[in-house]
Amino acid sequence: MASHTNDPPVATDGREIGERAKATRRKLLDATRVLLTRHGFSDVRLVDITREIGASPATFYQYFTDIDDALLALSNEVTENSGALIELLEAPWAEPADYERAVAFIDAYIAYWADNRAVLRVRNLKAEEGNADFRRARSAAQLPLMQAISTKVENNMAAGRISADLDTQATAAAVLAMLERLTAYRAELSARGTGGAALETTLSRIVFQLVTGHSNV
Amino acid sequence: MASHTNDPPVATDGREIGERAKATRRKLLDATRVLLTRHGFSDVRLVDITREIGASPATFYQYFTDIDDALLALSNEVTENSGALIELLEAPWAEPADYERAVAFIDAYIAYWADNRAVLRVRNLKAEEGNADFRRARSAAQLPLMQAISTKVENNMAAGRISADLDTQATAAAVLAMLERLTAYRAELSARGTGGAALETTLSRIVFQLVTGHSNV
DNA sequence: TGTACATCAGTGAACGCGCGTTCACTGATGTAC
DNA sequence: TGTACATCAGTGAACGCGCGTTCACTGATGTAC
Repeated sequence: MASHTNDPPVATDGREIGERAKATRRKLLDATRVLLTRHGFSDVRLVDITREIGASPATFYQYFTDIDDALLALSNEVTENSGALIELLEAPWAEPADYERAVAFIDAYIAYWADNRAVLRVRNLKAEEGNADFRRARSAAQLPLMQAISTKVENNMAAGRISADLDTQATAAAVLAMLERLTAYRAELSARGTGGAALETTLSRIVFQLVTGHSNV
Repeated sequence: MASHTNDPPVATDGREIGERAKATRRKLLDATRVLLTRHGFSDVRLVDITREIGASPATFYQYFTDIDDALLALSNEVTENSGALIELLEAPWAEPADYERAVAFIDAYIAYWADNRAVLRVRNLKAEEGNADFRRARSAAQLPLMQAISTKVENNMAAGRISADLDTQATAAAVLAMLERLTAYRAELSARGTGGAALETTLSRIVFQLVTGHSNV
């Protein structure tokens, strides 16, 4: 394990792999993703994955040591694709007019989760169960976001808009926790009459207030 | 499934069970909980559970149809034990001095998660994967809390402390989401220098502000 | 351009293990008189 | 209080299935000349 944290991918025997093999590896990862979305995590078997792409189970072992290894590779990919989110946090949130930036970030965050829900779910489960590799994957994704938000909080605190005895790291963590978890509630809230639009607006307002201290937008 | 949502427990063949059987069922549930905490969810096997209490795997089938059935029973138990949390939300949060109530609630919430982490984790996973029984279990636990918080937000909104164009349900959901998710980050935050005390204080302050509109405690 | 050879990629077929599951049974507990 | 019987609770032993895993192989692709 921990063998797929970087490019380029290598086969399990250590040699580098060509185009054809890369495509097969890709197909295996995509199939894993599909099965993870279609069924529950505990129903995804190694043989199902290879069946899905019409390959022999032996093929799987050319690229991954076991299912966890493939899940970890997916998790790391998902982390790598979070760069766009970080970029949306580069500009400062200071003036009330910066609210639009918060909205853009939150929209992107929700979309990111919608796209990667099944993988993120498993990554977080494994991380919370104590698996070191998945812990690292989760941290790699979250720390940059947390750092960026924490810095914003700090700046706004320095400007006197946020109470100085709040912990900036903890505040940033709270914001991220809220965003992350709420994406799981969306379906249920919708069913109970709180539509996606109301949720997004309220969420943006809350996040902007927590980070900047501006309550009246 | 869905057979263990209410007391008293019955055997899988339908008859009511006596004291001895009740104790065995209890032991099976406790063992499941222990294994869930000790290992990852996907490593918990039916035979492990019975091995843990020195019983035959056949015994398991007297009380549960399969592992999911036992997990669901545990989930429902955990829901039933959340009554204390609701009680902590009965008194109003309106005056700045009510902050202590928020702190008490948040402490209780954190403790509740610490005690039931392994079960709640699986419940949420299954719910998010679309399992109807676990969805129901999760809703049964969350809706009362959400309702109670939503009412508080409404009252404070009526008193003019909270912007009237926020959605009260969405705000309540945001608060709960934040609490729920942050419990998973605690270990990591501690490791990075943001101790439990700082986290709890910041969290309490944020929650109190979101619910009541009081920012200066 | 064509042929020979080397390396890369994929698999068929087999394996053994351990899991979930079943059922006829034995043993434990409760009850009637 | 003691005995006979009924019901409750637990299990030994067996089963078959499907999974993960392996390895010697075949086929596909690349390269040298």
